[in-house]
Amino acid sequence: MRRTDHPTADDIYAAVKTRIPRISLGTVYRNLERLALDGEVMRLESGSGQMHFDGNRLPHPHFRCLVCGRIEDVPMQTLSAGKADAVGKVDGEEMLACKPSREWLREREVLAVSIEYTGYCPQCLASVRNQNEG
Amino acid sequence: MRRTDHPTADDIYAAVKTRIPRISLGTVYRNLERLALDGEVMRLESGSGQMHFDGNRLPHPHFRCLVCGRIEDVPMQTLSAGKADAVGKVDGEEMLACKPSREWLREREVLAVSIEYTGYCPQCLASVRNQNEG
DNA sequence: CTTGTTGCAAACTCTTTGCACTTAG
DNA sequence: CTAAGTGCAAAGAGTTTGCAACAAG
Repeated sequence: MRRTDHPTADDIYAAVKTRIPRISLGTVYRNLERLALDGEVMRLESGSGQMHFDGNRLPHPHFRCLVCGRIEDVPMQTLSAGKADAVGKVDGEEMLACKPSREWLREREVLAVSIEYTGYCPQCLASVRNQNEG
Repeated sequence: MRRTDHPTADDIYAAVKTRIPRISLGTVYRNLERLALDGEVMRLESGSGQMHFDGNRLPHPHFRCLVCGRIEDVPMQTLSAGKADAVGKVDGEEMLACKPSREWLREREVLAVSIEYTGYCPQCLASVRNQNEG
């Protein structure tokens, strides 16, 4: 829960194994599922096949690197005042702003929202650039 | 590409099979991957194990039903003017607004953003309610 | 002949499950 | 004893891949 790097089940398995050498991957999955059901952990089901887990239950945007698959948190900037398009700009600056219509919201129950940015992380961006130059 | 229901590979396989009976699932996957690489189709890798595909390349928010797994588009409401918190309210109304810090953006290349709402769709909401009442 | 695409089945990855065994009360 | 949790290995689901056959130029 203290980790902020959004580990996969396998990452957690490897980490726990150093303390409980005989633990099995099945047990890790079983306990992660329980924690997720209890709401103590969030599953990040997005992208790249493997599931990631996040001990931070507050909704917050993520960034996923298309090359290395790592998921990191996105640090947010506070806004002051301004105009906003549905998905576009606020205060003349590009940002993400999203507002479903009321009618649509009335007809269903929204339990969560997730925002995921995808692209190249600093490390992989560097190696992509090196490849293109070399 | 004309479909708006975000079909899975299997859905597409079933649909194509009515026209090309001998087509195989592998071929469907191969062509979907090519289309995705060419940017003619978007993979929606979010949730529930199966991948979904979307012929609409413009970034737009999705809603995924936790019960039936279907993915639908979210109709957006246009905003006029107002104040926005990082993730919170605009103009006193609850909405999603998200703006990564400049410094963070400078260090990486963001290629896409996705917004996914999850919850119960109208049909499944009805059956959930019936179950709770019965 | 060369190049690219396909059907088929096998392989692969990640996740879940069945079952006997262990642990805790 | 009972209930819950575990290791292990096998099963599952979805996706990818190797290969021979096929199609087009």
